[in-house]
Amino acid sequence: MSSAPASTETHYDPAAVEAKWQARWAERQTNAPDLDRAERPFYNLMMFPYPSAEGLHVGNMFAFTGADTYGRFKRLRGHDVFEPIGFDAFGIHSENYAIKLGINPAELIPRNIENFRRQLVRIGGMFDWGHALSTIDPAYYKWTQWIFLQLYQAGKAYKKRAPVNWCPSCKTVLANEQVINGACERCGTHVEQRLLEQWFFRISDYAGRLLANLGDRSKMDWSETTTTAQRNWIGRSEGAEIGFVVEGRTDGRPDGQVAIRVFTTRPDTLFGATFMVLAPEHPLVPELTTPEYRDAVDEYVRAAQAQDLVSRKVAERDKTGVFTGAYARNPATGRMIPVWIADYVLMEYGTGAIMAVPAHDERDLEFARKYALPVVRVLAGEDQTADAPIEAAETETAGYRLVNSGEFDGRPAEQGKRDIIRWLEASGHGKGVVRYRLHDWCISRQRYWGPPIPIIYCDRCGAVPVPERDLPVMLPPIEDFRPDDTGVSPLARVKEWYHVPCPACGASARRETDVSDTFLDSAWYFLRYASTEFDDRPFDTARTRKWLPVTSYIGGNEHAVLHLLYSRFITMVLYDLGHLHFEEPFRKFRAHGIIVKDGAKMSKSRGNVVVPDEYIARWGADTFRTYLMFLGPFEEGGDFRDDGITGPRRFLDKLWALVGQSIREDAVGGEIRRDLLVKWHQTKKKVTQDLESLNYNTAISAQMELLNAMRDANCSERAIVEDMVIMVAPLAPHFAEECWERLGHMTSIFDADWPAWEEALTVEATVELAVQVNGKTRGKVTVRRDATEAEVVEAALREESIRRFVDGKQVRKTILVPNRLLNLVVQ
RNA sequence: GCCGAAGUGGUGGAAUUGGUAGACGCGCUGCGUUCAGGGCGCAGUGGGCGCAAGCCCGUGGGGGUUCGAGUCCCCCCUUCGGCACCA
Repeated sequence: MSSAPASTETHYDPAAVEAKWQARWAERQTNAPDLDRAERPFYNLMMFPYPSAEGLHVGNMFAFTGADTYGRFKRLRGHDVFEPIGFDAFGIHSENYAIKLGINPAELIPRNIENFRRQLVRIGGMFDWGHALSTIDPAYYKWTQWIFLQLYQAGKAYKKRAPVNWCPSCKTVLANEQVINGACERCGTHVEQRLLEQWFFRISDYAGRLLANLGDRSKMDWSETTTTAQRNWIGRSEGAEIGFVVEGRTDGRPDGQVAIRVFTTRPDTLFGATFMVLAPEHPLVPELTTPEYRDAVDEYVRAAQAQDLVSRKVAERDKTGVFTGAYARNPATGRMIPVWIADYVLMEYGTGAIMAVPAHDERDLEFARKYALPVVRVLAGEDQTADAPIEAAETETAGYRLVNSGEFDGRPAEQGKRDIIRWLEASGHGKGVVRYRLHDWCISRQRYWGPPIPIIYCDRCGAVPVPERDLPVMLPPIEDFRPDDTGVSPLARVKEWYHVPCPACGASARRETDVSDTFLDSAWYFLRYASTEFDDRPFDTARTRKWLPVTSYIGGNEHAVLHLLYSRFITMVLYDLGHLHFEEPFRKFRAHGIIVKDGAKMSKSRGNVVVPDEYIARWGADTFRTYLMFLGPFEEGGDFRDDGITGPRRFLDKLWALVGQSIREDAVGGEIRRDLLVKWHQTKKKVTQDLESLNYNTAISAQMELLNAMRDANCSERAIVEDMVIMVAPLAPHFAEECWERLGHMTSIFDADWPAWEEALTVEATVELAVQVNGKTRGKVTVRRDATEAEVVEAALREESIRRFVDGKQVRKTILVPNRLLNLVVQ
């Protein structure tokens, strides 16, 4: 292969250089590590894209470049880096786009994938294309179905009729996570409530473990913003479950048989519970309701069901409710309190019933005021008496003591919680419990574009899992893939696919027509990459032991609670089932920032979307990569400004010219000025540390400083120039390869050794100290490194600019920060 | 409302974690190169006062701790993300 034609010693032509090296990497398999014999495996993962028709946008490029730069850096440091990529190609987003264009996704999506592949090559990613995967490939979703079956057989997948979020526009069920402010995450349509048979995964069983591992640094080194988001999402609450026995029943059964169980985080307020509220769907409602209230209750329950799940959860709505006619006994006060139903109590959280303490809960107070229910203060602040009127709900515990609470009076609220739980347990009225906000994961979708759930329904045998040997259940080709509003997937219309013999008894049976959630596809893709060549197992044991868990995962924080939590859950289940040797899939996770344009998030509606292809065509992939990494801290993102890209381009141009100069002058082994020598070693140290911590912007500015110093000194010493080329390689890989070749090297620069620095050479023999008088900087003084305080003071007092502020005054104190600063305190 | 992140020149952003605020880049100004444009090179560039040496002010606002605060503490304001009738 000839060298790039249009480049010269002083001028560099990115298009030619980049095409040359992309071709050579492919030809020489530069980016394909030996997955079986690698000695220092480093699994460098980034979030695989969903192949939209628009192609990769700048945000994707930013994320991939940051992750790729890290992988290339690790490779130069001697690791065997496996950097795979794939396509998250099933799902509603892809399908909706196909519907919009009227093109079958089976035809459209592969075209998008090809475009993505081209862009990913063009940006210079160190991808091992031999292990690329796509979730729509039957060889992949066969194992997605296999995972479903593993969970099903372990009792972790179940079907139930449930009120679900239904998007009338996408005509499908949505997970709670896909409902944003009452609207569909995809299309913005207002979400309704429907009762449908749905498949769920029991992720809530794992809430405690998922939460506990977040704090375990030996398993998870993650961005704190991400772990915090997961913690909040899992939502642990400590409290008590308390039984309130219903008495005075009217249906002829003896008293004391039915207890309403409530969950509260405030057992300290038990004495203040003056009424109870059940969710309208609560199973006890029909049984408790007395005849004279039956009509009103039925009416209210019907109205509540007609409403969607989401708008019901808007806190600003007026409280409504009805009395059931029933009473239950507050176990603490012994008083009978009325039982109401109201839609502000949700069946899905806690027990679906609450004890209402209006004095110390805003919602309960609002309800009590509306329906004239009693309000009893049971906590008093420091200056309050037990009968101080309640103006607004007093929800604090700090500084509050129990009042009107019998034997517990006078105890601090926090202690009251513990003591009342102890009393509940001793008296059999309740117990301390922990609850989580996390709900089970609804994984079924009444859509076309996903992996069919591998279940067959037989009139005789019931739900029968598809035997493993029959996987994959192929997604059949279908002419009209659009969903209708029957609540049933379009797959039900494919008769020859739908009707199938029962695997157990052979009788005629029907397939499950729902497909699984895209998030299931992406919850295990990282397990597949290292084993893509095996078609008889989802992940090979030896490969998995060698490469997993993932060494480094870099991605967007928009997936902090969806993808990242589901991946952890699936991994944990597979671990429990003995399929994996680790419980947590991502040893290290770093969330990158977001690229904005003109201070606003890029979006089509704002019209500020940056199309990367144009920039790459104009400036080259290396310059584009370097600019993206330079415009701000990687973990914070930054503002994409058109004129900023010239800086990195000039930097590469100047470095190119310096390489040319070094070759021309054959500058080997010359004398290096001491200050330049120090700068060189300092830069090696700083760049190494900054790349390791993903501070790419400062790593680049350090390299620019060294380049400026070289030019100022008119130095082109080969040893320094080669180090500079290696240090820029993670950012500008094609450029670095070409320079490396020009410098006479025959092998890839990524097989070179990362520059080492000598610690002793990172410091100058003399240092310049700032001299302050009373904390104000008044001058500078140059002394030998590690000079004593007496020496520095003496040198400082020799300076005229310092003496001016000191003469005639008494130096009362001196403070020396070695090699940094001297402060003279005078009076 | 709750949780999280952040407010530094004209601008994107640095700041050894309590020690010379503004590195590096963009832009701008002047000079040089050039028929011209671009490009490139050199010098300058936080604000104010000053011929100058230099002085004063300065990291969203207000207070505090300290010899010393962009950094730590308290109060307030603003912006951006996430969650939100979770009992």
